[in-house]
Amino acid sequence: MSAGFDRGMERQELSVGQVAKRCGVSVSALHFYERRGLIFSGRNAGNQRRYGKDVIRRVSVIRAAQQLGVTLAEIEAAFASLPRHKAPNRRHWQALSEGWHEALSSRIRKLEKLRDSLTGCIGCGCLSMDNCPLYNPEDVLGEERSGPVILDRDP
Amino acid sequence: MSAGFDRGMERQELSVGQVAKRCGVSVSALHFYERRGLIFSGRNAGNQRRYGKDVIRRVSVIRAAQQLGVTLAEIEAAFASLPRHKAPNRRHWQALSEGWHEALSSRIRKLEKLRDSLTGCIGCGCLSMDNCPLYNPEDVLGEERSGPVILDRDP
DNA sequence: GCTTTACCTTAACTTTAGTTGAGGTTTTAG
DNA sequence: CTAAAACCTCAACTAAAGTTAAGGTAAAGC
Repeated sequence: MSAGFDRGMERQELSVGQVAKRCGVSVSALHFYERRGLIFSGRNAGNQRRYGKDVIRRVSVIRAAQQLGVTLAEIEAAFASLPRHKAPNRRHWQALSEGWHEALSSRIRKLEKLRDSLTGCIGCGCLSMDNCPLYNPEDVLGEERSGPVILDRDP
Repeated sequence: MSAGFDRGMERQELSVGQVAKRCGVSVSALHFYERRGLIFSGRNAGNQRRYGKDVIRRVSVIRAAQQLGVTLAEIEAAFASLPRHKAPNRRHWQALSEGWHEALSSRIRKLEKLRDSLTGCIGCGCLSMDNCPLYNPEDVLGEERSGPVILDRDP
């Protein structure tokens, strides 16, 4: 590792295959992320990609965000606040995660609501379909806002 | 309503536009669902689609399931247990919802774990990246990589 | 030294979930 | 009765997030 030299000069030591393996994504996905400007690499003498260790966190964050339903375009936008070619520091990541944390909590709340609707409504006796939130997107339970109630596209 | 006649003969009274409006989906989406075999319609004298009221619940369930990250193919499979051209009864829907309830709970658990990882990991000092759940997706997050989590647009 | 594995680029293809448009018919409103 | 709105089919298009293939170079293992 010969540390002490990682200061301003990122070490580019990881091959694309190594990164792929460690992050659990395919090589082609990494190429794709690079084309999208989500990750960066240097090249070795033979024109092969070489990554610094920070790419692993970048990719991990990409995958994590995707789990949240964040699109690559949105991740791209969020990543715009990161230093492009250097390892972002804690505050950089923290700023990102804070926004996503909130989105995630709100998503969880929404899913819980949906789960409760499924339990309480679809499985229950409301076949009369008079006050069923699933059945009555707009009509009966029509919590204002057009479109299906439980499925609502958000405030 | 002139009840007493709805027994075996479903009344097909809703036009595609009406269903679209009530369910908050587009007409083309309804055509599409029909091509996929997710919904059915009769035709009037002029070859226009006419739906029974049960289609609204079908579409609502489709939309709800999509929120859970269930794909149309999976919904299709689940719908195979429903009577094809008649309004499903309570037990039919209940069977569906039970499966999805479990899937939903598990998705919620997963998202909570991810949220906690974001909070506890990305924002914290684990820049050493040695036991960071984000950093090592294969260990922690990569456990279950199936199905998109569809979030709404609400960053 | 040779061969297998990893890597390179570019382009085309895949899947999902629809949307859009063209060209024509039906229904509804005035 | 006529015009507008809604509907019909079919085909082509879109976007996201990659994957796959082709043709060639670099690096690693024995």
